[in-house]
Amino acid sequence: MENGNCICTSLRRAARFSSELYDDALAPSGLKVTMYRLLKQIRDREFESLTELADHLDLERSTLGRNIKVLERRGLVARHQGADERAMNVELTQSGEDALAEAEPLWFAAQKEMRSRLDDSVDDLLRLLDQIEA
Amino acid sequence: MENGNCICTSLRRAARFSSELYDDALAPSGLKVTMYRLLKQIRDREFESLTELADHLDLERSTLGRNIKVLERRGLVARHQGADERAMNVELTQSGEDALAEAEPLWFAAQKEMRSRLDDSVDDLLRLLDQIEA
DNA sequence: GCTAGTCGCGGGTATATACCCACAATATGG
DNA sequence: CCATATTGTGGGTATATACCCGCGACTAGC
Repeated sequence: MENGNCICTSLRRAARFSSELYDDALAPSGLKVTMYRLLKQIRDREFESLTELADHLDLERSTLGRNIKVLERRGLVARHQGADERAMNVELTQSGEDALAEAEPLWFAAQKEMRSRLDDSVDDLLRLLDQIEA
Repeated sequence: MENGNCICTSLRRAARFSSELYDDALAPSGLKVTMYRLLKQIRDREFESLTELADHLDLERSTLGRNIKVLERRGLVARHQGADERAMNVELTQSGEDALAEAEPLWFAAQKEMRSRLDDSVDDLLRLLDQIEA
């Protein structure tokens, strides 16, 4: 509970805690919450390039590239050359689809636990978090 | 703004944004917000061991050890053997004191910027973040 | 159509973070 | 006092994250 009233420190700490909560919930699927999130985006959306996806997620390109490489090493996604020879297409493998399908109800349970901790103030929290990114 | 409504993802994103804000503000001091926070704790509190400090900060022991090693490499803290030959004492060097003194007003400015973004809902946010760690 | 700029990406480096395991020092139970 | 448990750290490994730089691919101005 000690944070010297530093808002940033409190946010970082809450992010650590909640990551642990979600990661634990997702563990049976072999995914962590970052991987889950990324797989879901790759499955459900069309992107021209990693750059575009990175912008969408507010992540650095190089960070996204490394995160995707983790998924690739685990055989959850595969990369192909896109139309443009610079751009990279990424698609879920069957393993990736399976892991994601297994993870979805687990994610939902974590989300529910989080909601209960927040005592139905989830929308307030999300609104405040959005304000930070102004 | 896209997060699939995942509370954890929103928290992680907000932590990234706010870290960037504080890190930028603190840049002239050569510190990042994690280092600032850690230096302040080391200066202002007495700890028997790294383990105790790690508990206090809700950080893994090994994480704290590595974070402190960064401060040590930069000459901001020095380690000595404690009474117990297992335990490690850490103290700020003069460089550490100076950097921290330089950083304090910069931290305050970041904090103020954050408060303004949150439109005086800071206490609400901190209360919600605490609830997550229940 | 060549030159110059822009775009997409990876790699190097650094920090922050966690987990597990091993080792050394201390405390504890008989 | 010795065997055992506990405590305090560090190192190995992995992920998440960012910054900077360079290279190869495309595009636009002329």
